[in-house]
Amino acid sequence: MDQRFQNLLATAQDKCDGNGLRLTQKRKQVLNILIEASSPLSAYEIKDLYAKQHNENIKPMTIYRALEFLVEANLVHKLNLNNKYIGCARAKCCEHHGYSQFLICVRCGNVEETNVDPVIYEHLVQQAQAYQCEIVMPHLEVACICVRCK
Amino acid sequence: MDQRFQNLLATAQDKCDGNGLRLTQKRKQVLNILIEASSPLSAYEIKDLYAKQHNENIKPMTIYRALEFLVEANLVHKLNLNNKYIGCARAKCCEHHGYSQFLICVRCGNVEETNVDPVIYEHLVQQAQAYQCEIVMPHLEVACICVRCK
DNA sequence: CACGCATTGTTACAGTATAACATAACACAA
DNA sequence: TTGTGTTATGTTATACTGTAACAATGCGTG
Ligand SMILES: [Zn+2]
Ligand SMILES: [Zn+2]
Ligand SMILES: [Zn+2]
Ligand SMILES: [Zn+2]
Repeated sequence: MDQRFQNLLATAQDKCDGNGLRLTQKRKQVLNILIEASSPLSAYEIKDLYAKQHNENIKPMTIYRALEFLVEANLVHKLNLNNKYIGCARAKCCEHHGYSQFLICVRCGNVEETNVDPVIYEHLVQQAQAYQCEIVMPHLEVACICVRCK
Repeated sequence: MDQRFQNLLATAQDKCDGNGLRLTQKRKQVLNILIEASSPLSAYEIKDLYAKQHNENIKPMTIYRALEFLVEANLVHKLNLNNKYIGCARAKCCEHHGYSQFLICVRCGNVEETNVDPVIYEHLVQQAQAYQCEIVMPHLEVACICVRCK
């Protein structure tokens, strides 16, 4: 396996250990698949890759459980725009995961994860206040066309 | 039927006529259900309501086709956050439908549709440029907790 | 009317996600 | 260590969401 993947996994392990979360084997295997893919995968694409890599069938329920944990731990994000899951691009650099913004290419599916611009965040909060809403915002998804697809 | 719904439907009809789009009976019936609901519905919730209102079973395919048309015509929006559809809150007031922003309550599902703040839009465009991405952005979805659910 | 095109009908199926209950692994205290 | 409660995993079944493919119908235009 690529050294970079090893580092990401090790960092993820540390993050979980430090927060009392259990990054079990199944969860780590699912995370590994997403990190290696480096582009979003559907739950059933993960299922198929798992079956190939481990030469062992795995049930959807198991995948969804692992994903639920990983999303909760901010190691993986669920993209609603295309209904896929992606390994966090910032697992290595950010101890405290803030609000993310995803530029999602509607043609090739490539994704760039960045921080939500503070100016944008402030404007969103203000607008929400006009409706007396409190922003929860796990993240922001922006549809775009990437440089390779133009 | 409520007078306001009548007006919304009439406006929708005018918009379609003016753009060479055919707002057929089935499409209008689906739009009507969404307008009356005033909160997001899943495709199969629409199916059930249709069956009740018209005392007639309707196939999913038919619903999805109507929704595809209505979304294309900007009379209905698809919310990716909760995988539901909502009648456009601005069908009456806006001839040219710009970028929308939705404040979606993660507790009760209530939705507020507004315009995307120009400042936010400009920042998004600039950030996208850093990745040489071109923003497509049909809309922005922001998870929040509404005033009634706090 | 005849033709082309858009819409709708119909069947079958693919893809996504969760409920419910059983079993196994683990943490921790007696 | 052994019991005990908790968390994780296994297993089966089922609900929910969405589309492919082809047939039939309607509609506007020459
Ligand atoms: Zn992240
Ligand atoms: Zn692309
Ligand atoms: Zn709208
Ligand atoms: Zn609410």
